[in-house]
Amino acid sequence: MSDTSIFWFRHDLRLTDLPGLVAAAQRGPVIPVFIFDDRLGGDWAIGGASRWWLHYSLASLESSLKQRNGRLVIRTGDSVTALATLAEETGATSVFCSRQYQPWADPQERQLKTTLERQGVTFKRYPGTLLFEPEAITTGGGTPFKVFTPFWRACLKQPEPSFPVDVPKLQFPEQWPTSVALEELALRPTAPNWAEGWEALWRPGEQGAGDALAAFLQARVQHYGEGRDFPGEPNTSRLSPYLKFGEISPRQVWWAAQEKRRAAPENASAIDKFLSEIGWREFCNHLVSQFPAMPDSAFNPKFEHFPWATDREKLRAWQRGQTGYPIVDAGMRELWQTGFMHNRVRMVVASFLTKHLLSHWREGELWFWDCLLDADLASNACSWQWVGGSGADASPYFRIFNPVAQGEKFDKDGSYTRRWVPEVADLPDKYLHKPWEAPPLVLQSAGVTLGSSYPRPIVDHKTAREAALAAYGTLKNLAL
DNA sequence: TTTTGAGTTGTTCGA
DNA sequence: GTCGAACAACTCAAA
Repeated sequence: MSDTSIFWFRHDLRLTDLPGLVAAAQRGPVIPVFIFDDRLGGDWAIGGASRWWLHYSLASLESSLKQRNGRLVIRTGDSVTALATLAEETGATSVFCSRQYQPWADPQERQLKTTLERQGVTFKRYPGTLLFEPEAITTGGGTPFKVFTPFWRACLKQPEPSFPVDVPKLQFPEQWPTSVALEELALRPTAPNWAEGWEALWRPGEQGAGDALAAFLQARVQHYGEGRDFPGEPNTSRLSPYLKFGEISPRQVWWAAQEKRRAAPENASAIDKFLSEIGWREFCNHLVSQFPAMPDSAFNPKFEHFPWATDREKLRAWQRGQTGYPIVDAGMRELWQTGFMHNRVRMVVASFLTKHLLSHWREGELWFWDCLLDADLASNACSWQWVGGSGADASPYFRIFNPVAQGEKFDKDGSYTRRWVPEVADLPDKYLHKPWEAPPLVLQSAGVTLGSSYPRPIVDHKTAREAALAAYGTLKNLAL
């Protein structure tokens, strides 16, 4: 006796290590489904760069299924309605999926369960997009952790995440339900095509994810410890977009890293450092699942009274990489041109926006959401709040990154800055990160005219720093 | 309940 | 050039 099941793909666009897919396959034929609902999440509906990635990710999943004589059924609109309809059309008796942790996921899953059960269809969700379930990691008092270090220590005391499961042997139905063609979703930009050339930079999909992980563990992880801070050097994993769409699971990353540790114990500390970044992904997702307001309002309520400034022109200069601080502009242009930004530089530009410009962290959160291929609701929200000072375990407010010092420290040879800000590339290292201090002759021979070929700084560091400290001071005596 | 130790990523200043 | 201290209390987590 075999029953047809629907497997509902969301941010788990892979075939390996999907316990829900294994369970579905054990019952009989499986109908793999992706539902594109570009309204779910409101402000946090899928952003522009992520749409581009999603296109190729779905194409890749579609082709893996085809190789197994299957298909990917694509539908659009509200997922509950779409799944209920599909179950009725196909006679499927169960729907399986991997659990998601966005604030809207749980209510939607509950609604789906009720709707399906009324039709006599069962609904089951499986873990798969995190290492640990949020309910499993609590303090001694049963409350969620608000500080990373004890959180991660508690995670490491848990039984190890289960070993990744293989792709199950898949059977498919004899008759396929109708599907929207991937092209019809129009996920890629056309006019203008700002993603021109991105195909050469990234290889979305499960295969690309596995290759990226293997390449990182093979050749780069040993330099990760300190090397991760240098944006001009390729020492980071660049796994974030793959993890965001679930083309690789954190359990696969975890176990591959453990294997590397056994093979190369001398790299243990760099590997731990890398895994703790996966830990931050967990921490953020656990926090947002417990505090669903995190993407929209300050975790520390005092910050709802913070005197944020609104200067559209300065915000725009930041967005376009025209602040006059080369390391900031380099980061913002890398983001705009490639859909990605090195982690160190993310902190520098975020500190600049929230502290030098006193712009609300939500402005940065929204911009990153639209521009980043790896835009993850939880990581984005928590990281912006962390930098802005309002988040869990947040950066103290007096920690204001000096964009000149950061450039000189982490991009000493200027390779990163010169790549993204070519108009200052001919300046000597000494002035690369502070062109306004260069003598006129130096500027001239580097072909730099401040104010026309490259902007003067839109704010003065020292003045802006003092203003930020003063703004923070207004919160100090604030009674709640 | 109270106490205690600790907390991702920095900067500036003065010796 | 290098080093340590101050920055500012505050909240969290565990004993």
